[in-house]
Amino acid sequence: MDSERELLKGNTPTLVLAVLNDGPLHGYGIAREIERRSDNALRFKEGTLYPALHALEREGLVVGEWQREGTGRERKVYLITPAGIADLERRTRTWNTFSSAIERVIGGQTDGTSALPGPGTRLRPEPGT
Amino acid sequence: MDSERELLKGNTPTLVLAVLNDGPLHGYGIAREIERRSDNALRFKEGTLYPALHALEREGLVVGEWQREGTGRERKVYLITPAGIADLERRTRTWNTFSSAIERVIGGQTDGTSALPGPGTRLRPEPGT
DNA sequence: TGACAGACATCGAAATCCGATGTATAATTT
DNA sequence: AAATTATACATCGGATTTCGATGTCTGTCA
Repeated sequence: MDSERELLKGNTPTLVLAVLNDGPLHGYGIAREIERRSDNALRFKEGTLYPALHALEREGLVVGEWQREGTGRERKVYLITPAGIADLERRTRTWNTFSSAIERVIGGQTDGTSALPGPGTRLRPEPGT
Repeated sequence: MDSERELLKGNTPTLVLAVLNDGPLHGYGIAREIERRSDNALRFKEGTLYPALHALEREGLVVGEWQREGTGRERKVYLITPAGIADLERRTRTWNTFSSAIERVIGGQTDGTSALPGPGTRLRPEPGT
């Protein structure tokens, strides 16, 4: 529940760039799209999304322009830049490296198989001995 | 490079518990083991590891006991508890949910394929219009 | 009229990681 | 013998990130 919050850290820009890589969209729409693609597993809070978009804009990875689409309030539509595309590629590679490393460490067992030996048990040679 | 730092957030306890689930080990050995399993993709800094171990101990997910193994300095050997095993299972499930959600969003394209349309282009119907 | 959804924004609290720094012992190299 | 490296523990502060709370404004629907 709560740990998802921490897991998300560092991935927000990647997700935003990934969505924008498929076409321009405004902030609110980006949030909805990420929720849709992830089946609501990933939810973006507004306090997370808008600062992240501003940071991406500052770094030149996206550009935003205000648009009034006839009705409704004005929106700021964001567009990924070539630098943003390059950054997305780098970030995607980093994610792949990282997630496969995590999976190598945790193994992938969800079945709860465990030896649970008593204190003092040595299951493997200890480094430095 | 630097983004890996953020990606790690929230995963540290999971990795530590996963290693301890295969047998008791001391702090320094845990760090080495994680590096070994991940082929050095995941490196634990001491400023990260020791506070994490103390937190796990406070929460009753591991227990630590000082041991002097003949030679060398004293070590604190950690042992996963039943509560820790349960927590590891939960964390592993959370990771699987999370990582598959991320992958659904970013697609997985590393080839840099992009339409890069000009400003004002609408590639998909916008929500709320 | 009121409630709700769309749409933008900011601020501060909380959590996390890491670099720097420190202590100490054993092994290895010079 | 001296210096360096590796083992092994620990803490602190800075930087970063997320999110809850809060606020503004417009349009729609009952």
